[in-house]
Amino acid sequence: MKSNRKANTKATRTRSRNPEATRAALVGAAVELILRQGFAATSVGQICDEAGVTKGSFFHHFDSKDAIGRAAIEWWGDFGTNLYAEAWKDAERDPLEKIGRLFAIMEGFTEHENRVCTCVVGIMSQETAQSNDELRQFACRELERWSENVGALIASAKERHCPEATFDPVALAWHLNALWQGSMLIAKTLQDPSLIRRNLSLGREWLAGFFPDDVRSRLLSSSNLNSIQTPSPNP
Amino acid sequence: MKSNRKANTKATRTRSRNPEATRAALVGAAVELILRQGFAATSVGQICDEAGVTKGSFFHHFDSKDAIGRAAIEWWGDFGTNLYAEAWKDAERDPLEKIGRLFAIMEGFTEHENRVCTCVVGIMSQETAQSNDELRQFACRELERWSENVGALIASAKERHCPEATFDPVALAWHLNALWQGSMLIAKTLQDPSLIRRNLSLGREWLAGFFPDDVRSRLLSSSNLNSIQTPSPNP
DNA sequence: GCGATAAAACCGACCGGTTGGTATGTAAAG
DNA sequence: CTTTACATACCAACCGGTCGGTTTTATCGC
Repeated sequence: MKSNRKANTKATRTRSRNPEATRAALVGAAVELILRQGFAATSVGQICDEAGVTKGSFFHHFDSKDAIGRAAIEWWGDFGTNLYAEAWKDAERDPLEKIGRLFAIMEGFTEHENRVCTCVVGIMSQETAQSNDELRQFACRELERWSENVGALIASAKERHCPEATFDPVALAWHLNALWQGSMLIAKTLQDPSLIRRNLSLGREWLAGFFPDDVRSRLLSSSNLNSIQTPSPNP
Repeated sequence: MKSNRKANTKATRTRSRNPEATRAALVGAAVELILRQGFAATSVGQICDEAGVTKGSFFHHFDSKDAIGRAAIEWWGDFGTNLYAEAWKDAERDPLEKIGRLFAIMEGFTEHENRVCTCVVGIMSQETAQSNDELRQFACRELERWSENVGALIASAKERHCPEATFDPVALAWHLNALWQGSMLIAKTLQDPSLIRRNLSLGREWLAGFFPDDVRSRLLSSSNLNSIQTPSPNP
């Protein structure tokens, strides 16, 4: 199980130090281990082994275990934002269509084989929200980032298609956030990723119901088949 | 922070052994601590302190830490089932009304002061689903119990009000399960229980949308104001 | 270009404390 | 007088974190 410490010495024989790469390796290992077994159950020794680095080096880059927890949350948040960015770029496109692409991306994310669909932010939230206020705030920030982005998307779709409607776009975004997090949690326990897809599909139809009949298809059309290929967090 | 070990020796001076009470105290302490700080972060020493029992006694009642984890999941599952039983008893009542009462109970559960609305099953799922198959199965069983019960309720409501409709009652139940779990998770991180109530309200309206207009009010009517008072898990 | 030098990157042994779990003893219950 | 329920003392393994030392790399006078 021990990883080979020579990962950065391969082929090119760089034989060089690379603090940024080391830091990235540590964060990557932490993300991987958190996804697999949770934060509390992961020791810094394990992170070091997985990253091919010693403990001395670890504590040179991070003050504490909590510190790498924060870094893992941030890394995951950025990873997700980049992933979703594909959906809301393109200023021309109809925001409803963008939301459809967002759903397609999420659906695509459930289809990685050999990798259960889980979320660092959800895991860290569950484990630390009540016992470590600093980590709680970091997780909170990422949850808010998601809901704000999706809320803004829904708001602009509303503005374009039914500005007179009374629903609250941000509230709908939080609803979807909870559905997404809860679906990942339950699918992990049932060992059945298809549950996420069914729930996302229901969520998509639910959201479409808030918009006029004639534009709903723009949200419902983009399937996950021709969707953007979602990258795996750690190659 | 140390609890007084004399909890069972108070006043009455029972001075007697009571294995069932000891076991219950241990499970109660475990549930409490899991809700507060998670399973991995909870040590058996802590559980013993909180229960006013020594370690020797703990390992007389439970083979391992995992064993009390299983007991905690089961206890919580039974606690929840008893809580919800209020909703689906009464064979006479319209099942749609029962579902309304179910929502009212869940909403009531978010309103305990000094106690964040969390779920042992959700916490254990998050922490152990991928690293401990036995605990995963226990959590799985409780999630299934919830969805089966709620699914049966929705199915009988469908049977009565719109047997020709095409929706899948069990799929809707899983959707609500995910919404419920995800809402508790996010509300804990945002430290804002009102998010759960907003999401439950949206969920209620969503579910009502599957039934004919003239009966929807039976699902939407029962508010959380006059609802059944939900007990706190550990008095 | 070139050494000199200091700072940054990294190593691995080590520390006190805590962990889940055990061995043994004792007292109450039946 | 045996069985069950609990207490006490203890253990090896592991935890997060420290520390002194070594190697690499960036900087700078020359």
